[in-house]
Amino acid sequence: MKAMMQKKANQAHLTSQLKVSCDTCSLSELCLPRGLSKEDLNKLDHLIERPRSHDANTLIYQPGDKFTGFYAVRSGGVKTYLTKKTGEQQILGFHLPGEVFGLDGLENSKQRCYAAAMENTSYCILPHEELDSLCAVIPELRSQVYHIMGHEMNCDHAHLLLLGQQTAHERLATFLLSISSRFKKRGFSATSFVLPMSRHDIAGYLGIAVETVSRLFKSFQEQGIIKINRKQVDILDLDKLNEMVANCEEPK
Amino acid sequence: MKAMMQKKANQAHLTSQLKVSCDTCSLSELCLPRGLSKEDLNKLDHLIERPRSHDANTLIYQPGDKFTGFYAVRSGGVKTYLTKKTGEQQILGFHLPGEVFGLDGLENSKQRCYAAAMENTSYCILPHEELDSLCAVIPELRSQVYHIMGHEMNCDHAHLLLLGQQTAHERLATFLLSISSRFKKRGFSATSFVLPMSRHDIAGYLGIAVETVSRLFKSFQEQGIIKINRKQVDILDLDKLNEMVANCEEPK
DNA sequence: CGCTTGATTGATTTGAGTCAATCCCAGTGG
DNA sequence: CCACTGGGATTGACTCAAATCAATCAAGCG
Repeated sequence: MKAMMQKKANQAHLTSQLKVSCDTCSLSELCLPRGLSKEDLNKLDHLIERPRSHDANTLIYQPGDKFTGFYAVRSGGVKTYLTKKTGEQQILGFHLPGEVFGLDGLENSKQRCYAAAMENTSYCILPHEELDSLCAVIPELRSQVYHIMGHEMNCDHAHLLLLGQQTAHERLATFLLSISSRFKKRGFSATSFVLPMSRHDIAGYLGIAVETVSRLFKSFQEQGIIKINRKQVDILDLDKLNEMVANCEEPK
Repeated sequence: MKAMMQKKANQAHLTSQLKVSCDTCSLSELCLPRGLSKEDLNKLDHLIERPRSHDANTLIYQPGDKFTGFYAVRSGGVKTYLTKKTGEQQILGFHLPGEVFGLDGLENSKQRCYAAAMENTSYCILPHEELDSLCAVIPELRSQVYHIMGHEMNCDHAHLLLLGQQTAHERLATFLLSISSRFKKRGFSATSFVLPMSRHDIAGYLGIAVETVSRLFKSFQEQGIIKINRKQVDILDLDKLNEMVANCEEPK
C-alpha cells in the first residue's frame, strides 16, 4: 500500500507541464494575490513554484518535514490532519482550490501535521524566505498574509466550537453548509455538488464515527433536507440546515 | 451582573502606574521581543501601550470590537472563547503571562471571539499598524511574529485533536500537563500550582461537563496521580499523566 | 451570619460508539 | 463484455461513556 502511494506520487503529471501565472489564474481573487497591484503581482508570480501535482491518497508532507512555504491548492482537494498512536485521524481542515495550507510549519520551520491529496490535486508553493523578503517591501502583501493567517485561525476556532459544543447532527449540518458556501464562492452550485472526501474523512473532521455519518446522512435525507447518493449531494432545504446550526452567537 | 462587570473594568488600577520596559521585563524571552537586538527592542518598546489592567471576570474585548493589535499578558490570566446561542462557552485558549492573544482580529480587523480576564490581570497592547510598519524593517521581528502565529495554530490543532479524538480522562490529563509545562517554563513549579481558572472554564476548554471534571479530578486523586483541593493542584505522578496522553503520534 | 456562587456527589438517561454483517460500486482481469 | 473482488458505505443490535437532572456541600463576601 505504502509502496503504491509512493509510486503514484513520483509519477510525472500532465498538469506539471502547464504554465499558469497568478495574473491569469481564476483563483487569484481567493488566493494570496488578492489586493495586489499588477506590478506587485508580477514579483510574487516570479517566486512561485508551480504547478506541482499529487495523485489521490498521496502524502504531500508529514510531521518533521522541512517547512518549505505556503501551499495554495489549484485543483483537487487536500486534507490536513493529526493522528493518535492508535491510528485515528483528526482532520484539521479540508482545502479546496484557492485555499492555502501548510501554515503549521511556521512555528519552528518543521511541518507539524500531515497533508494529503484527497483526489488528483495540483498546487503552487510560495517559498517562505522569498515570500518573507517580498513582505518587507509590499505592505499589501503583508496585509494579505495576515488576513489569510487570521482566517485560518478563525476557521480553527469555529472547528473547536463544533467539536466542543455541537451535537452530531449540528456538526454535519455545519459541515454541509461550510462546503456549500465554499463551492458557491468558487462559482459552483451551492446546492448540488460532489464531496471530494470520503465518509471516513468526514467522520475524522467532525470527531464522530463513520457509522454515525452514514446514519445522519440517511436521517437528513428522510427529513427531506438533502438528497445524497454516494458523494453526490443535493441540498433541498438550505433554510432547515441553517436553522440547525443557528446556535453559534453571531457578532452583532 | 453586567453593570458590576462594567464598573470593575472601569476602575483605575495601581498596576497601571507601573512603568516597565520590554528591556527589563522578565517575560521578554517568552514574548514578542524574543530574539531582537537591544536597538530593535527599543523601537518595539516605544510603540507598546502598557500596562493595562482588568479585574477578574471582566471582558477585555468581544466579537465585533475593532481589532487594536496583539495583546501580551503580563500578569494574571486570560481566556478567549466563543459561545453558542444557548450560552455555553467553548474556551479557545487560556493565556498565561508572556503569552499573546487577540490574533483572531487579524482576518478582517474585527475581533471574532471574546477575551476575558480570569483574575486580576495586566497586559500590554502592541498596536497592529505600528507593529506592522516595524515588521517591514526588522526581519527578526517578522520571524518572531510568524513564530507566534504558527505556535497559536499548532496549539489550536492540538486542541482539535483533543476535542475530536480523546476521551474525557485523556483530555484532563493533557490539560494538566499543558498547564504544568507552561508554569515550569515561567520558572514556577511544574508539580504544584494554583489553577487560574474555574471548573466551569476547564469544562468549557475540554468540551465536557463540569460534573465530569469534578469526578475525574476525584478519580485522579484516588489513583494517587494528583492531590487536588479547590484550585490547588499537586501532581504526584507525572509519568502516569504522560502515559495517559501518549496517544498523539509524535513527529520523528 | 445568612446568602450567593461554585464545586461535589449521586441517580438516571441517552447520544453516539462499537461490533458485526451485509451491500454496493469501481476497478481488474479473464 | 462480464464475472470477480476488495474497500468503502450502509444497516442493525447492543453497549457504554458522559450528559443531564437533582441535591447537597463549602467557601468567600457583604
